[in-house]
Amino acid sequence: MTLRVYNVLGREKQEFVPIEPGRVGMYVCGPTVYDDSHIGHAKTYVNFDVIVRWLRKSGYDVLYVQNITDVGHLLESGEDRILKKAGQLHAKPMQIVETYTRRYFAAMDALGVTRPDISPRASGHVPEQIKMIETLLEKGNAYEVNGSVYFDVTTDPDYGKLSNRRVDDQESGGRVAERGEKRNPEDFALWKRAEPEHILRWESPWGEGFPGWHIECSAMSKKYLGATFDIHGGGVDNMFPHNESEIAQSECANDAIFARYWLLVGSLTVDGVKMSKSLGNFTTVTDVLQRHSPEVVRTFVLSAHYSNPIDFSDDALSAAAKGWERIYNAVRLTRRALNTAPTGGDGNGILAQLEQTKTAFAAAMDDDFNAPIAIAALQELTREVNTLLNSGTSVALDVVKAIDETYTSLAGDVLGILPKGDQVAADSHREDALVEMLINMRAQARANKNWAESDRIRDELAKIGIILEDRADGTVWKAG
RNA sequence: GGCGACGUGGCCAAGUGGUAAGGCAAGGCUCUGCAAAAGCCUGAUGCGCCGGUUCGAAUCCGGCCGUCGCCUCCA
Repeated sequence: MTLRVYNVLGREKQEFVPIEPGRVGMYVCGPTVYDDSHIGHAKTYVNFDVIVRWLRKSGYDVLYVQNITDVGHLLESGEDRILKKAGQLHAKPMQIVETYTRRYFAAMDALGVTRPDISPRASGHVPEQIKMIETLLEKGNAYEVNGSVYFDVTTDPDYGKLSNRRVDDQESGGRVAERGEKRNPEDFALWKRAEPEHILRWESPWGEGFPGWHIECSAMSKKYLGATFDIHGGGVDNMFPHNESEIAQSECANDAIFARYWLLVGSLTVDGVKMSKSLGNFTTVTDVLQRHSPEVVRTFVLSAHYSNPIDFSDDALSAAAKGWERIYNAVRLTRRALNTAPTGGDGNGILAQLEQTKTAFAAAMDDDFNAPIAIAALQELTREVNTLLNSGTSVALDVVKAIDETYTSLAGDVLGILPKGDQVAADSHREDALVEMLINMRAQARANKNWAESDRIRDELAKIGIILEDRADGTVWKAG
């Protein structure tokens, strides 16, 4: 089975062939840490999380690098986002950086997003950035003006190859690009002179200043993955100018192809409009997780192909939750059967279905990480599992184990939509015992056909979030 | 104005040449004391519109309409 990916560079689906067999170097543009992560970030990093998980499941040794932008990312007004926030809170810039970096990781951890192998910070790689800028100056791709250095886009004939933007035909149209001290309106900053009030500043051959936004990714990806690496990821909204600039800088400085495969994630929208800080239409990850489990949020994100946009709403989350519950109920049913299944028994018929599911799942993921189809394969399996486990036949232990392993591997390891192991709280045994006691009391009432009493117990438990289900083999419960 | 993406049943969403996956919602049924859960059945002669290519198109080509993204900070 070969993996095929849609390469934005060239706009076609291609067979994935890593530079070095069995190894994948992957760089994904990370967040600028000046505020809390919202669900739009969640989509991007859950999508790449599943991509990394699948690559690893497929046997690749993946080195996953994702930067933390903590300097140089300016607002339209020219203010540094970090400095602005620091000013508002009367804090040191690096306090802001620390705070929101930690919160970013906390949010991603909560979503079950595997941490990158390396999370380099821009501020920690200023020497590397300066060195690359010096190279670009030496090669004539950049020029210095008043302590700032700009990249001259006219020196790179390939400039625009990712976004299909030619420098020539940018002019017409409504927006008049700002030229300022730049030679061409499209030129972008590699290094900016620091004004006196700008406290995030470093020494450089051009005086005190700070690096431009794009150069960090070029410098850090080179440091950790080499001049040429396999996969570069990010959100489509950064294709231009950020990704385009990265390519230009890196390929001019290194005389080598930058990233071989470009995978860009579609944006998350609200009422059809992109969720963003500036529009104020965002919901933080923390807020969403108060209403929906991480697994449901992931299921929602994975319900559309990574490259497509997805519209966020409570209704959409609820629909995803229902679909997820159907799968998870079957997993629960399976794990419950694990305790009671006999060594010898029936149910072998489903083994073929398990193989079919694995094959369909792998084919889906190998086809540009098509998670929606992978989930559909799990849904179809779920129908079979429910039918078997509710049929009353005595299913053999190794069959139940095989079902559980399939779910654990595909839904758990790859998609990350099964809750992690048994996180049994200290009190939970006591809770178990209390619920069991109430179930027994209710069973007594039911035996006496005292429906009023039995329904009262069920209703009272439902009020505190405990759902009872009467099955042929007894009553089971789950925390809603 | 330029560069892109998208438009599939009530909603979400796969499908890129061979006769429309999957989920949610809805209705009917089975099971159940009831409920929940689960299962079964029902649903697009049709894939924005108009042309064209083809034995055959949601899928390819052309035109049009609409929505969104980027071009200015954003994942």
